[in-house]
This record gives sequence, C-alpha cells and structure tokens, in this order.
Amino acid sequence: MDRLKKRADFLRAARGIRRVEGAITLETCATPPDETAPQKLRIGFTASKKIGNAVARNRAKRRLRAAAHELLPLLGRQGHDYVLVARGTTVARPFAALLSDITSALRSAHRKLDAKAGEG
RNA sequence: UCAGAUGGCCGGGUGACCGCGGGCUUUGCAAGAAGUUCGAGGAAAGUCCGGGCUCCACGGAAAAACGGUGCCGGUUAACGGCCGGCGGGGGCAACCCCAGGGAUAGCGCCACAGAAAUGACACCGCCUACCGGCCCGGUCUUCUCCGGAAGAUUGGCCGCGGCAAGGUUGAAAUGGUGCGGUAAGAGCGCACCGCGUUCCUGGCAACAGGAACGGCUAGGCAAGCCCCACCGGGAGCAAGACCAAAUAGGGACGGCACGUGAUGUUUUUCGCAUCGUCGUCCGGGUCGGUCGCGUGAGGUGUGGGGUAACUCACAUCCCAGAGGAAUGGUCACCACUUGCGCAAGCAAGUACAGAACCCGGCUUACAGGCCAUCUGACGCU
RNA sequence: UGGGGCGUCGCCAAGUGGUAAGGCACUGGAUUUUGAUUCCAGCAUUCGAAGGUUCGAUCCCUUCCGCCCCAG
Repeated sequence: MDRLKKRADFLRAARGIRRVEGAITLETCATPPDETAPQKLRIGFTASKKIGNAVARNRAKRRLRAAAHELLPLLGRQGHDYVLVARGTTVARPFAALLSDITSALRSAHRKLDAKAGEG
C-alpha cells in the first residue's frame, strides 16, 4: 500500500468519484495504467486549514491513517487511488463511527465504479 | 486566617493490544526480515532583535546616504536582551511602571478660547510723584462799577509719561509664597522654595549633598524635521559543496568528403573564413541523488569568584532529526474539572499548542497545580 | 525565507495631530391617484485590538489580530 505524494495524483483523484459520509470525504479513481510497477493500492490524506491549527490537522490525518490501515487491506481494490479528506468533525468523531463512515463510503464508491465499468 | 507582591517549577500517570520514523547489530545478491535503542515544546508559535554557518563584493579601511539604538556602570559571541545603580511617577507596604540624550544650532507646530501662544508688544486696566493743558467745585487773600476778575491752595479730567501687580481663557501665560517698598508698581530689596552658573565633598559614572554668585534672561512638543554619540557591506540552508541519466547543443583530435551552393568580409572582382558526416575524448549543465544535518556559545552535578546578570574549574552524559514530512490508534484503571444525584454512582471533558540549519533573547497564547521568600490586616501565645 | 501594503457606517471610500467629507443602500417625511424619479431630514461612539507619547490620536510609536500582494 503506497502513499500518494504528488499534487497531480491528488488532483486526479478529486476529479474521480467523490463520496461524503459522516465525518470524512472519500475521493477515488483508477491508477493510470502507464505505471510500470505492478498494480498497487495507493492512498493519500488531506487536511486543509479549515480543520484548524497544525495540531488539529496532524491529529485528523493520524486518525484517518489508523482507520485506513485497518480497513483498506480488506475493502480496497488493487490498482486504485484513494484520498481521504478530513472534515471539521473528524477529530471529535468516535473511532467506530469513523470506521463505519469509511466502510460505507468505500462500498458506495465501488458500486459507482462497477456501474461505470458495466456501461463502458 | 484573609488579601496581596515577587521568583521558580510542573503542565497528566500506569498497563495491554495493534502500528510509525531514525540509528546500530545479525541475516539476505537485493527487496526485505528479526532484535535492540532513541523519537516534540515552554513556548517548538509570532518572526520583533542579535549571532554562528555559507556564498557574493571589497585596498586594511573610511565617508556620504539610509536604517537602528539612546540615563550610568556591568554582563555577553552579540543584542534593542539581562543584572545592579541613579532620576521621575504610583502604592499603607512588599513592590511595580518609565524610548529617561539635546529645546540659547536651526526650522516647524501649539486648534478653540483668550488682551496676549513667543520679538513680550499692542489692548483693558492701575497711577498722576515729575512736566503741560483744561475744567469748574470748595477754602483763603486782594481788587471791584457787586455782575465778577486775578492769585494761592486743594480736588477732578486729559495728554506726555510710569507700570507689568490684576484682566472670567487655556493643557500651558516669562518663577512661587510672605514681608518690606512705591504715586502705582516691579527680584526693586529681603527670607524660604524652585531655576541656572561656578566651586568643594562623596561616587568609576549617572547622580547626590553643600557653599557662593546670578537676579530670572531660558514656555511645551524631538514616539515633528533635526543635532550629538554609538552600531550596521549584501544575501540567506530553496545558503552552499559534490556526484551525475536520456535528449539537445559546445570544444579538441583523427578519418572520409572536397564540389556546386549559401552566409560574412560596405559594393564588384580576387582572396579568406564558416556551414557536412563518422569515431574517440573533454568540459558545462537539467531531472535526480549525496553532503551540509546534529559534540553544541550543549545538558546535569559539585566546588570557587561575583550583590546579581554571569563566569571559571572538575566530573559525568550523548539527548529527535526528516522523503510532502515519523513521534500514533484503540481499550482499562487512577488523578482533576463540570453537570445530575442525599449517597453509591453516571455522563461529558482535560490548557495553549507540532521541530525542519542551529543558538541567545523578546513578544504573544496557556485548563490546572506545586514550591520558596516577602508585605498588609485581624486573631492567639 | 525575505520584502511591501491594507483594515474608517451594511457596501465603496476621503480625511493623516484639533470633536470623521461624499456616494450607494436603509429609515421617516414631502411631491404623485399609486409606483419610479426628484427634494428634505436622519443614520459612525471601540476609525481592527491593547498599551504608550501628547493638552488632545483615525493620524505618531510599540506589541498583537485578520487579510492581500511581490521575489525565490
């Protein structure tokens, strides 16, 4: 599971499928196929200045990272990029609720992806 | 006990499970794996000052301009920081606050009000001692045609003149109070206070105390321009150093083509130079990588010097370091706060805030707690 | 990292030591049968915040808060 680092990767994910669920926003899209490496699951985290000061932003990213570390190996798909965006309530959200938010967002996004693949 | 003042310290603890980053060791061709160890702060923040370090510029440097600092002494690598002292202000006190040089170097400003806002002159006003004029009132004397006239004296008014005491203002009015003095007044004189100059004493100095003299001529603002003294070359780790791909281009040498053409040499002719391709080597340099980068004006302890800031000696310790960026997630118990409750307990919450080249300060934010010293009031002994 | 600028009524803004112009908007009134236009009147109490200098501060100084811009 690799991390997204380049600004261009984040922008491509933002143009893909977006799901808002509870305290998080999930953005996802398929990894571009011109990558030579074998198909991997990649994930990035975003916490903007709207969340608060540096301590609040760091804490939001850490909670998202811990949640993604539990869920994405089970629910994520290889060859896709995922971006988890923290919202104002991410810091105060109970951890179990955060997990269910991400789970339902992932399932909804995957249904949309399958529908797209079926059409195309 | 209550109310305060100052200085310093801490700023959640323990355990379990799952994880993250750096170093080291072992293993492995490598990717990686295992073990072990370390892993945010008092402000890491704001970026307001000062340095280290690196590069650039330069004749050691100095000056102008610009910017900054501003009582005195000390401290320091340096500072606009800190410490001690002085002066001024506040508080019953402990103690706190102060950009606190120069206003006879010059320029500027001082609205409204007020006579006047800096040449103290004009104005209102006070005075009539001196000089002059007018008026008639009173008194006296003389003359008289009994209407009055002249003179003297006293009084009033005006001018010349004297004065800066007083003049509803204002933030501020050219020393203040008292006595004397005068026609009225005035530092005109005297006493005390304030101011200035000189001298003496104490102190390294700022300054303090005292004496004599000056008579007062010096209004405020320099966080207005300015003057004086002192300080500052510029940029910043994206500094800078090294390694170095593909592609394109550059240089040197050699081989092959050497002829038509093109360009340049102001124009024509002649002449000259350049423009091709292949190979080898060299240098610059982009993406990228490595270093800079954690032994330091370092921490802790003891002892010495100093009122203190600080400093010296000895011992001891190694204590984060990055790649867009690790230092976390969850649970249990304890501690604290708030709410509900008679209670047991239940629920919610736990300050401000996240290193990025480093260090010394300053400023700002901060739930709550601890320690020490001191002051005032009350009570007890 | 370094540098520069701004903050004044709900909005746009002038004023830069002496009690804050103007326009739009808003409110009330007049004109009109009604509305628009026009006219009259009103509308700043923390000039982003705190402290200081000054007799007096939106203005000068210091420190904070928020926003914008420039260079790399």
